[in-house]
Amino acid sequence: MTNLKIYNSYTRKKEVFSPITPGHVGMYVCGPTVSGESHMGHARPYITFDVVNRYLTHLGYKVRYVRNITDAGHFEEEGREAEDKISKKAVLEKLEPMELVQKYTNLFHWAMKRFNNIEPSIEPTATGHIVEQIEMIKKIIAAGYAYEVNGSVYFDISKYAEDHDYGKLSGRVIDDLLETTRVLEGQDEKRNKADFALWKNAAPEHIMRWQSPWGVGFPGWHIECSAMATKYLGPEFDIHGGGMDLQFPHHESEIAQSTICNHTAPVRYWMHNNMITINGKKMGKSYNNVIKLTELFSGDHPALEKPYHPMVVRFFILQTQYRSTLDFSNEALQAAEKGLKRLWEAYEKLQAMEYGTTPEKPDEALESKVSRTLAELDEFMNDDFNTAKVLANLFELVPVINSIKDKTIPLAALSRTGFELLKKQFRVYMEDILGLQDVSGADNEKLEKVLQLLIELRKEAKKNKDFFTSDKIRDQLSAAGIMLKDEKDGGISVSYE
RNA sequence: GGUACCGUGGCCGAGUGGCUAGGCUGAGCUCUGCAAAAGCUCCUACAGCAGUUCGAAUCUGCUCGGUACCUCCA
Repeated sequence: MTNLKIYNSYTRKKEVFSPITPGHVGMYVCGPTVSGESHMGHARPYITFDVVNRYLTHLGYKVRYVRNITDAGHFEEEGREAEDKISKKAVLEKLEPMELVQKYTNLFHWAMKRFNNIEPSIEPTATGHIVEQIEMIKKIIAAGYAYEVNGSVYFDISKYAEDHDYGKLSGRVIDDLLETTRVLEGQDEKRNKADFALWKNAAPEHIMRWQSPWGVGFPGWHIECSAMATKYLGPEFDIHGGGMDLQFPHHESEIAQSTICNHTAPVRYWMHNNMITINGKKMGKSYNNVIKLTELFSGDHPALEKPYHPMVVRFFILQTQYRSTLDFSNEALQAAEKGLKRLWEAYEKLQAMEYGTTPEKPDEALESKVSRTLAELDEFMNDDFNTAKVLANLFELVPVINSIKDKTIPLAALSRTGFELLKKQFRVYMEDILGLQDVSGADNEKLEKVLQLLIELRKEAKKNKDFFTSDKIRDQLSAAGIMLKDEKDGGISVSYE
C-alpha cells in the first residue's frame, strides 16, 4: 500500500499503482537489439526503468524485472525480401551471427554496469525462446486470429479489431490503419497491410533459421516479448516499459497477441519514456546522428567537446522527467557535470559529519525547511517518478550542508533526529534510488597515502608561511588533475579533474 | 496526408489556475596569504493573438514554429 502514481500510457492518465499480487511487482522492459552498438538514446529507458526498479524495491516490493535481449533478426523493410538484420551485418563483418550477438551483448552489459544499472532479475534472449514463440503462434492460429501463407504466419488485424480495441495504446484508429491497406499487387502475402508477421519463412541465404510447423523460418519481432513476458511474469503482469517509439506497432501488437493467447490484457501499467534528441531531432540510426555509448564515454566523436562520465550521463537523464524529450548538447552535459560534482561533494561532506555530543539548539525555521524538503522527496517519486524534482530538492539542501560544514550554521541548529534523517535520506536517494556514484577516479590505496603526505606537507608549509612550497604542491597536483581546496575548518579536501 | 505531443529566463530543464522549482552561465559581495571551493545577493521567463476567470505559463479557440509516430527504432 503506497501512494505511488504511475502515468499509464494506455489510459493516458496517472493512476494509483496497485500490484496484482500484493507485495510483488512484475515488470517487463523491452531490451536492446544486439545487432549493433548501443547509443545514447538507449541509455534513457534503461536508466529510467532502473530507477523505477530501485524505487519499487525501496518501497518494499519484491520486483521481478525482466528485460530481454533481442538477438534474432527482423526484417529490414516490410514488403521487400525478408532480410535478417543480424545476418546481413554478419556477412559484412564476416562474423558468425552469434559472435556478433555476443559482442554487442557484452558491450551493452558493460555500458549498463558503468551506468550503475542494477541487472534485471531475468534477461531472456529471443533465440532462447523459439519454442515458446512457436507455441504461442500455434495458439493464435487455433483461435482463428492468424493465417499461414507460404510458410509465413500473419496476425489478422481486421479479425482482431472486430471484438478488440486494436490501436488504443497508440491512439490509432483501426479504420485508418485498415484503409491504408490497399493490397500491393499480389506480392504481399498479407491480407491487410496492418497485419504483422508472427513467423517468417526464411530465404535460403538466411542464416538464422529454425524449424517450425510452417517450415524453416524465424519469429516475427513482436512475438518474442509476448512469449517471454508470459513465461516469466504470467499472462497478466504489472508494468511494461519501453521507449515511446515502440508504442506502435510493437507494443500494440504485443497486446493483441497476448490477449488472444492468454484471454486477458497482458499489462496493467504501460510506461513509455520519451526520446533523447540531438539538435532537436531524435537520435536514431535512420537519422545518422547517433552518438554511441563508447564514444560518449571516450569523447571520441566530432560532436563531443570532451568525454562524459557515465554518471554524468545518468544524472543528466535524471534531471528530466522521463516523459519529456531531452535534448543533448555539450553545454547541457557540462552543466550536468558541474552540478553532479557539487551535489556529490556536499553529499560526501554530509556523510562524514557526526552529530557528536553537542547539545541540541534547533532552529525551528531550518528544522522545518529540512524536514519538509526531505518529505517532498517521497511525494515527488510517488508522482510518476519525478526525479527532476527530487534532484531540485536535494540541491536545495546543498547550501545547508555546506554551511554546516563551514560552521556558518551550527550543526546544533538541526535536532539530532533531524540531522540523522537528513543524512539517511540523502544516502537513500543518492545511492539507493537514483543510483548515483562517485565520479572521481578510483584511486589506489598507496597513491592515497602519498597524497595524504603531500597534504600534510602543504599544511605545514602554510603554517610556516612558506607559500612557495605550499603553492608548488597545490599547483603541481592541479596540473596532474588533482585539486586541493582549503576548507574553512582548516582541513584540505581533494577533488579530481 | 493522418494521429499525437511540444514551444518556459543566456543555456538545460520542473511546473496544469493564485504562493512565480532546480542546475549551468554571467555580475556583485563575504570568507581566504593567494587560489579554488563555499555562502549570500542580483539578472524573474513562460511563442503570438483572442477568450474564460476576481486571477492563467497553467483552461478554451485560432495563428505561427518544432518534434514524434504512422516502416526498423529506446
